[in-house]
Amino acid sequence: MFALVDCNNFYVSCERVFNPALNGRPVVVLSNNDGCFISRSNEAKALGLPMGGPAFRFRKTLEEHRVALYSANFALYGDMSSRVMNTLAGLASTMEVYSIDEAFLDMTGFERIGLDEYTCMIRRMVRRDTGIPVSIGLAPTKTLAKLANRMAKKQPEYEGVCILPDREAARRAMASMEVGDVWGIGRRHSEFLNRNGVKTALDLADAPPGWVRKHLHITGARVQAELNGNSCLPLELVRPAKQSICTSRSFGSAVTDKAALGQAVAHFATKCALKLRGEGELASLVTVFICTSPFEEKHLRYYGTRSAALPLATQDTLAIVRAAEAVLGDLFRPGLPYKKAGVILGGLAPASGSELHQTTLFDSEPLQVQESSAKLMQALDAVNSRYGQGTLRIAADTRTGWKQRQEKLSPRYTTSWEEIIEIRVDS
DNA sequence: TCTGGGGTCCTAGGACCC
DNA sequence: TCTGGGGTCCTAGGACCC
Repeated sequence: MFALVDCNNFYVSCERVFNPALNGRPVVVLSNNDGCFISRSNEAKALGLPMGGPAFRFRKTLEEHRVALYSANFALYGDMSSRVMNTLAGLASTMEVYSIDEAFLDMTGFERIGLDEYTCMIRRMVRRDTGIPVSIGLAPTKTLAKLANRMAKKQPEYEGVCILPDREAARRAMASMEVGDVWGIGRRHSEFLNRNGVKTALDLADAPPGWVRKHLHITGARVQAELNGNSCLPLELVRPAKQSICTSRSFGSAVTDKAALGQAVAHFATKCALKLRGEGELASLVTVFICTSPFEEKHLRYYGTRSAALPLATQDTLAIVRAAEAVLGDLFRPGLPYKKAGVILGGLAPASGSELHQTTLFDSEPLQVQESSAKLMQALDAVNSRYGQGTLRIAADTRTGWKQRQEKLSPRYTTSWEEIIEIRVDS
């Protein structure tokens, strides 16, 4: 049996842990740039504020009901996530951290204690140790555990725990669930399925397998098999190495200036390089994109993207920033109101055992240069990890020409002494 | 009238997830 | 005025190989 543990309204719950006055009130957390709703309390959902809804369109509702607004505080959410995961890790033999707020646990062996009792205990332990409320679904496959989790969350009578022990229980649950709510069935596929008379999860389970394979491809065929109790998605115990690393942001107000765009790209490239070193990887491909708003008038719409191969795979901030700026030069069109830009690193390979790496035939960088680069990056990371990111940075990485909107940011309660001290002084 | 068979690699686009 | 960010996988088609 698989258990899926999912934190309720996770980002809102994180804010509530440190500000209990928010309990019982409608609360939403906004995406970067304070644009869209990305987490909503139950009270906010009841007001009809939709997931992903743009905040400016709901200003009236937000004001009338005095909805508490928060800018996304990922430093806080990431740290709270690791607390939840650490608690869960002590309660099951194996688990897969599936997302910032979800984990699958292998429940094999716990039948003897009683799955129901043990699952309720997990729920209490996470609440006690972290303050975060969770819902738990149990079933013989991951897809059914997802489905059970949804029932646990939506239907109060389950009190946060739903177990589908056998085929009959699973079929009853599937009959009551729309096919579009099944894990792995998105908007396009659910439209297609609905057009063809497949309305519920049970309809999908019972559809002809050949037809499902043909139209929903191999991923859809797996979903169907899993709904029928045939487990084909195993727990992934170790996170596979990333294939790409991306940093991108929307701008608070449009950027037209090439130099300002260059600052932003240098900043994103720097962040990518830092993540890359954190992963212990080297990159050999740098992609940059810049774009105007998709809601912009047609003649001002532009999405430019281009890649450059690095002659030598690297994790050096300077080399990556140089490559990104060169790409930006090819991409830039004057006179456009740019709203977003980003940098993506690809062609990743592990940095360890780097003596085995492909070098260039016409190697322009002798070994000493590579060594001094590694030392420089070590020094850079050491300084910034001690005194804060951005303490030591390249000159191009500045924010005089661009910024994002972030007006309702809560303190980083668990990762910044300075911000905790500020709270004390304030109160 | 008529032009093979068996592959790999790469990329773009679509679909999905949180 | 104001609409997020970061990923993965799959497929089809093109280009190439012998």
